[in-house]
Amino acid sequence: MGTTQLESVPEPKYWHLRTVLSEALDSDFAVGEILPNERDLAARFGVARATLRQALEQLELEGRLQRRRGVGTTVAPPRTAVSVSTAQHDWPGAPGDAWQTADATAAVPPTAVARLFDAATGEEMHTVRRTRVAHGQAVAAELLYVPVGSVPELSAIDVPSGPARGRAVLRELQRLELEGQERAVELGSARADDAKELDRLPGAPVLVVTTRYFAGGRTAAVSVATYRADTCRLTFGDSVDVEINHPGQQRQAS
Amino acid sequence: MGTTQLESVPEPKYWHLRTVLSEALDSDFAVGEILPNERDLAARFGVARATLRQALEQLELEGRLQRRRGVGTTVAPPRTAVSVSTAQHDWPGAPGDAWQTADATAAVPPTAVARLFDAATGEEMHTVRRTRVAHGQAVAAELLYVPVGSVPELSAIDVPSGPARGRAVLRELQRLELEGQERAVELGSARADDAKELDRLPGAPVLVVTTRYFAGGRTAAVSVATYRADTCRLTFGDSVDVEINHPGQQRQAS
DNA sequence: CAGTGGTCTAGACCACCGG
DNA sequence: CGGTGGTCTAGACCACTGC
Repeated sequence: MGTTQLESVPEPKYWHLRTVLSEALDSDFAVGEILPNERDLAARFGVARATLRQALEQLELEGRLQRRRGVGTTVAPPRTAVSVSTAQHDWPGAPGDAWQTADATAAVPPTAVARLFDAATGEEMHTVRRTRVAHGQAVAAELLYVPVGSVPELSAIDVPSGPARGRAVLRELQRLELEGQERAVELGSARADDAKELDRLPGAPVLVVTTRYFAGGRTAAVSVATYRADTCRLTFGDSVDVEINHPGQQRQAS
Repeated sequence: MGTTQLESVPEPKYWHLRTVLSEALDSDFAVGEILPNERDLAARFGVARATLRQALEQLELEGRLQRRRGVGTTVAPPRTAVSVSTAQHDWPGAPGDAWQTADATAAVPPTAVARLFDAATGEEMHTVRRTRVAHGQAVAAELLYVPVGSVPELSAIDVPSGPARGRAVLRELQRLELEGQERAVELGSARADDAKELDRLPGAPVLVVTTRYFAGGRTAAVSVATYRADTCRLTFGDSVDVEINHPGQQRQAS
């Protein structure tokens, strides 16, 4: 097929397996269907279970499969498109921004985050935890860092830690004039707390979206959002919900 | 420390190893430094090599390490910021867009790409291969699909396959009025051809950036760009080159 | 409880790089 | 050539899910 010519140096078994399985998924399986268990599959293809697992790992990374301990391996639906840039010029927490405020405390941000603020040190900040849900599933966990100086009207003593305080911080942010924002996307692995929130194992691949919010000539807030890389496709701009990336169409099993 | 309390259910060895190694990288190693080989490291930590490798894999995924067969494992520099949205309203191939045109042929796009064009079928399209280089390293490979109908002035017979044809396609695109574009980012694994171009093994994690270009009321072109996920951080908006994501600062070894 | 995926081991061989 | 990371095996045990 196409460029699949004779290979003098054969590709790794797990890679070949991945391809074979991928084609099988396209043609013989329906979304949600359960695959045979790993031991059976490995035996069927004449490879060790570890090798079979390496192939499954690839397919899971590509969003084709979903594996759950104690349950089995199922065919994943197409990735859900998650809009990241709607309301390009809105603060987090603006009306209808798809995030649910979970909690807020005061904490010292990791140094990597602190470095995004101008002249930042070990300063304590408002730290708001939020969750994003799509199709009834948690797809992202966010930590929003807001220096106390950015929301001077809010006295930390007034509002105890908890969801109410998170909402208060967000409310105060809306009062500022947002001068711009700056986004970056990179690959990461879920830390223990995020993994739990996303119903994944620690180390699961995530897309880390870091956003700096500018106001008053400086960085007024920083958001670090981790999206499930296996189930999400981040869209920028006014996106239509079109499936991409999968080489073939999902078909119904006969 | 901090929340690292007693764990009734211990975390996996490889995850703990990842953390230990990560901290060691922060404090005891300089960028570019070579780590002890895997067999020695495994022995030193009293684990099987496979377990050690699982930890290294995590760190490589996070952009902390770089492994090269036959050479060794080195400490990776901070990810390079790669701007994805410069010239938000320019066609690909606009002056100074950081891409190098490599080649162009006529080919039928994969069905997943074809679906992004309105009413597309097995139609042949101009297919331009481009490469993006940053800091002397290939960081991304792109396939740009342009329906023949989008660039009517260009007769395929005129220009034989090759770089010249790629430049011709891009030149014709500039003549159209770009009405908008739509981007999506998702995780993928490098296909064999992309992997080769990016100097990685097949299956290496990549960030797939899919862009639809609109002109004349329809999709005039689609670009599928795969960025090395280990070494790149995609930036949107006018980004400054600030390091993020790494919990600690890179320090010089004593 | 049985069955699933997740972790871990000890060892072997291969592909690649550099001297 | 020796040393590196990459692949693969066969087996064991653990953690979780659902019945």
